[in-house]
Amino acid sequence: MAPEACVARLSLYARELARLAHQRVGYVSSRRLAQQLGLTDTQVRRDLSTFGQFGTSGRGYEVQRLHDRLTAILGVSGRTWNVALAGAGNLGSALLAYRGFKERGFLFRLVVDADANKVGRVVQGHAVASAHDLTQIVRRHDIHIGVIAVPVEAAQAVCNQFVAGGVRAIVNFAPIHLDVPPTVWLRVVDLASELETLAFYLARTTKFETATP
Amino acid sequence: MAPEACVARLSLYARELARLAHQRVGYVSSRRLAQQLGLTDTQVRRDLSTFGQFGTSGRGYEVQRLHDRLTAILGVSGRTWNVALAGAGNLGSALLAYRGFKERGFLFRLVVDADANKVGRVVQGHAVASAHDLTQIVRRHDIHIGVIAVPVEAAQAVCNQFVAGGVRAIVNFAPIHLDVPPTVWLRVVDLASELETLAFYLARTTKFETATP
DNA sequence: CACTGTGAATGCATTCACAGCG
DNA sequence: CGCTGTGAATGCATTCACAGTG
Repeated sequence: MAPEACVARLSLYARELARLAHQRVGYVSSRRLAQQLGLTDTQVRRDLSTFGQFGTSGRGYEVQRLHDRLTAILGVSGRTWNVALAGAGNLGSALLAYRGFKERGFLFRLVVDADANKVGRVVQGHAVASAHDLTQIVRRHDIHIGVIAVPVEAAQAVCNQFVAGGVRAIVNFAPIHLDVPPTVWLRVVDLASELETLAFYLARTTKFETATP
Repeated sequence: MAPEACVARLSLYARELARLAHQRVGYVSSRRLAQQLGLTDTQVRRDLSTFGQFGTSGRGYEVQRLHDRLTAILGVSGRTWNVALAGAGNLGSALLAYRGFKERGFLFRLVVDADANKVGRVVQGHAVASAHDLTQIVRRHDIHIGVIAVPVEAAQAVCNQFVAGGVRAIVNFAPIHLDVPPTVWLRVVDLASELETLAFYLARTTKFETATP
């Protein structure tokens, strides 16, 4: 399996290449790609080379072709993924509205909430279902990816139902560690923690230029 | 300066300790803390040891005391941070509503949007100001941290104005790399990329247990 | 030439293994 | 004992340096 850090960047490459293709750029060098993304040219070449040889010496990478290859490798070309959202609050609603998902074939096929007041309502064009019997609903909709945007207290329970329903990948926005079997891929987005990390650095220094001696 | 990966976890430790304190737990071992957070006990001890010696052999760590020490180290104890939000759309609105921020002393002091229709409205209890002359407003409000929740096209411009206004830390939710001077701390939350990364792994395998030979 | 692709070298992060303390 | 704190060992990730190609 490919290095994890490099997989994480694959998505960035694909997106930047989509932009370049949109601007009708035909070829791009690792240098330029790196500059756009705040990386080094070596890193770009190393990353790409773990998936194949895509470049031409002296020319660089053919934008459209590389884009197509990368999206295929990422598993987001010529197919869609069924996504379920648990929690139709502010965050959940923001996620439903986010256009970047649909563009890449991530389709919200199911939205649930535990709050009886929300059930039946339509949020961002999606009808909110009851979270009762979540396992079964998830299974019935053949959900691939579960997104957890519920309060901490409910997160683990929702997670368990997702897993029981056959979900094999989960994105968690609740600020708590979720226990999942090792057969399930988990990704965490921790908003509070992001800010606290920044506070650490702010509290310390007025960040100095690294004086190169 | 402390290892970056370890700083990122500091916030998790602090939060878990807050929970334990709330449950009136007096002492906790690295083992238990690790279990709660999905880490190894060695890692917990190593992380904590980079900031000092907080434990007692045979007993573990005193929950309340360690919590207080860590929040102090993080720079979130006994002070507040002024935060500005650019972009009062769905995501921005979700961030304003998120309670975890205020709890740790992150206060939204300023909300701006470029959309004239939104200016003047109140979103989640915050009056939306015009993004015109952002640099000056940011300076006037003594903003420490800027949050970018605007469309890609606007992100770099907003970022520049934050920086010009004296902001030294930025959280970016726009799916694009932002150029900032090396004096500014940057953190990126890339929702689309999280899903794509998952798709990569899903597309590949039904994740197997790592068979230890 | 301007560029890619990659061994070899470095640097970070995690884990092992254990001395030492209450 | 049950636990912490930490050198030494391992394992990833990034960077260097350069041979090789169109």
